[in-house]
Formats: sequence, structure tokens, C-alpha cells
Amino acid sequence: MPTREMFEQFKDHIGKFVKIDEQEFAQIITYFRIRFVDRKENLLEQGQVCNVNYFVLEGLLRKFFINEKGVQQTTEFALENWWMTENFSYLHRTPTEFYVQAVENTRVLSIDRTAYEELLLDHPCMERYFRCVYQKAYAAAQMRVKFIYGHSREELYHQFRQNYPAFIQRVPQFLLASFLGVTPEYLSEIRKKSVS
Amino acid sequence: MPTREMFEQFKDHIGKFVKIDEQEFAQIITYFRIRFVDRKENLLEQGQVCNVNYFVLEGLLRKFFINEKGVQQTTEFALENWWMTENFSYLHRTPTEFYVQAVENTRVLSIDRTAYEELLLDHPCMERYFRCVYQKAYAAAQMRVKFIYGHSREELYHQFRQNYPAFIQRVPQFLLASFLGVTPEYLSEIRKKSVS
DNA sequence: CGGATCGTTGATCAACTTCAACGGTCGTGG
DNA sequence: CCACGACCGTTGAAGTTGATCAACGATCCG
Repeated sequence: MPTREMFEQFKDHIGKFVKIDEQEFAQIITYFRIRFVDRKENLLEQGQVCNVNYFVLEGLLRKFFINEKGVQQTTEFALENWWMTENFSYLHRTPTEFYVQAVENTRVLSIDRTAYEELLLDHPCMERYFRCVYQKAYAAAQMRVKFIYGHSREELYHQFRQNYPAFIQRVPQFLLASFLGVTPEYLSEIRKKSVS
Repeated sequence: MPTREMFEQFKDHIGKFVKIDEQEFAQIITYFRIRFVDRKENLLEQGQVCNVNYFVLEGLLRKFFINEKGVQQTTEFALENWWMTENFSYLHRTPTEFYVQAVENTRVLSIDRTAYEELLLDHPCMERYFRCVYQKAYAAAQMRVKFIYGHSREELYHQFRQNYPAFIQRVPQFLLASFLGVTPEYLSEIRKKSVS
């Protein structure tokens, strides 16, 4: 049984966007389930329709697809307090091309489509909350496109290193390479250049 | 003075996501202004804080920034029934690095920050509407990242050509090159290959 | 007619990949 | 507790993709 404390940080996150009282929050959490995901375990696999949205309480998720060369290509990480889902599959109810996998042992809140729709109807403040969350996520995705277009792969690495130094410690190098869109070999070369 | 018909398509767009009656819509449009933008005219310039959101009724907008080599890099187009704003600057109230410019003579609905916030408080259905719009836009942005990472520049062009054949007719080639992240010279070479 | 803008062409150059090989580390089974 | 294999990071040579630069033609518009 999930305890109150487990949800405290979720309440804080909601609180960043909308005002919410103790009572209503107690109602809201009933729409969610808590789930533990082992390292390397998949929350979503290619071919499935994504019907669930995940909120990371602790740990780290990644989203990737298999490109035509058969190589995993990571497109996204989700740390604590980030939402992770495959929106395209979720919205269009089409089979996804993505996997969502735990990089570390991870604890998430999950909410499926049915519960999500009920939640939004029953609690208008959550409509506002998700509007804010998606607007912010959209802004972040747009800035990411700007970064990709505006910099060489080498610069991307240095930017990323500067912006998320702690994260680089946390994730193995070949996953970082995959996320940056370079081969592990080239990332290794970039790193060599910058230490010498 | 804007006429009722001018807003008809905006009503249709809202109607795709939420149910709305004639009366409420009549209220809602009072929060917006209509604006005509000439070709090459800027709706936003680098250094400004973006406080306005635009809905394209007719025409075409593009968003671009100037990269460190002094070259315009297009990151986004907005056709009819798309929203265009610089979300990052809008959300954080920081000076933007982007320009928003009309590619064709364009007619937009505009809503500034103050009116937007009032609109959302006065009309909860619009909170839902924008939640849906941003969720969809976020999904599109994520798929775009997938496309960029999963294909060579040449493949990107062919994909784009296949998905938006009409659009390619509409936009000059150097802008398309800029959007795809290639030089005009290289796009020219790609096109030569595919006709021969 | 004249100038700006846009698309094209070809040669050279830089960024990044591919491939093959090697060494270190970690976890698991014996 | 050791040994083995899997996994990961590194190195270097050769190859590919796409950029840069300079020049030229075509078109459009004043």
C-alpha cells in the first residue's frame, strides 16, 4: 500500500502550477497507482499502444527506438518529477515505435487513459496542471530542436555537460552518446580532446 | 472590425477538442484581436520578451534564429490552424533568441498574456482546449526529434516531401533547406539525385 | 535595363561514422 | 573466491555525409 509520504513530492509538483488543498489531493492520488520498475525492465515496447502516463518519483527512465540499422536510439530521459509517455501513440491510439525502459531501479506513479480522463473531468485543477506541464514540455522540446540545429555534436556534448553535470555522472556513456546522436566512439574522442 | 465569419475556422478548431456553444464562443473571441502581417514582417524579434500567442487563420509564419555563423536557421513553420509563439520566452519572461516572421501575407488571431490568463480563468473549457493543443504539439515535437535522429538529411527531405507535398510547393527552397538543417547547395544536390 | 534574389554546379574540406581490435571492469556460476 | 564471459570505453585507419566557397544563370521586380 502506498503511503502518504510517497506522494508528497507529487503534491509539491502539482503545487508548482496550481493551488491545491489537502483534501482534494487525497482524492487525486486515488486515480494513480504506484509501480516499481527494475533496471532494464520495459514499461512500453514497440508495437504496443501506449495507454499509460508515468510520473517518475525516483530513478531514471529512457525512451528509445530501434533505427533501420538495428541500433537503439535514445530520444529522451525522464528524471525525478518528469512525466514520461509516448504521446503520439497515446493520442492516436496507434502502435508505438518506441520502448520505455528503466535505466536505474525506478519508482513511478502511473495513470492509465481511463483514469486520466476521469481525473480531468472530476478535477478541473488537473486540467490546468497538465496544460502547464505540456506547455512547458513543449517549450523544452522546441529549445532542444534549436540546440540540435544550432550546434555541432561536439558542442552539444559540452552544452549538455555544462547544463547537467550531475546527470552525466549518473548515466553510462553509451546512453549519453545515443541521446546526443553520436556513436560511442566519437563521444569517446570528444571527451579525450576536452581533458587534454 | 472583425466579422463573425473570420472566426468560424477558429471555432471549428476549438470544436475539435471541446464542446462549445455559440454564446460562449461569442464571449471567447472578445479576448482576441485580429492582425494582418505582411510578407517578411516580424511578429517577434530577437531580444524581445514574447508575450503574445498567435493562431494562424490564413497564410504562413516561420520561426528562426541566427546561428553563430550569422545564418538564419528555421526551426518551425505555422500554417493555417496552428498556434505560433516562442514558448520558452513566454513562460520564463526572458528575452528570446528567435524571430517570428511571415513567409506570406498572413492573417492571425493574437492574444497577449493578460488576456490569455483571463480567458483561461473565465472559460475552463479553454484550459482543456489548450491542454489538448499543447499535448498534441508536444507529441509532434517529440516525433520530430525521432525523425531528425533516425534519418539522414537526404531521407528527411524525402520523408518531408512525402508527408507534405503541397507545402513544398508553397515555400521557397532555401527556407525548406534551412528547416531541414541543410545548406541550400546540398538540398539542390539531393533534388538533382531524385529526379535523375 | 540593372540589381537583387534564388537555385545550381563543381572542387575542396571538415565532421562524424564505420569497422576492427584491445583492455578494463563487473557480475555470475562453478 | 576465482575464472570466465559479457559489457563498456578507447584507439586508430579508412570511408561517408554534408559544409564551404566561388562562380554562374535564371528570374523577378522596380
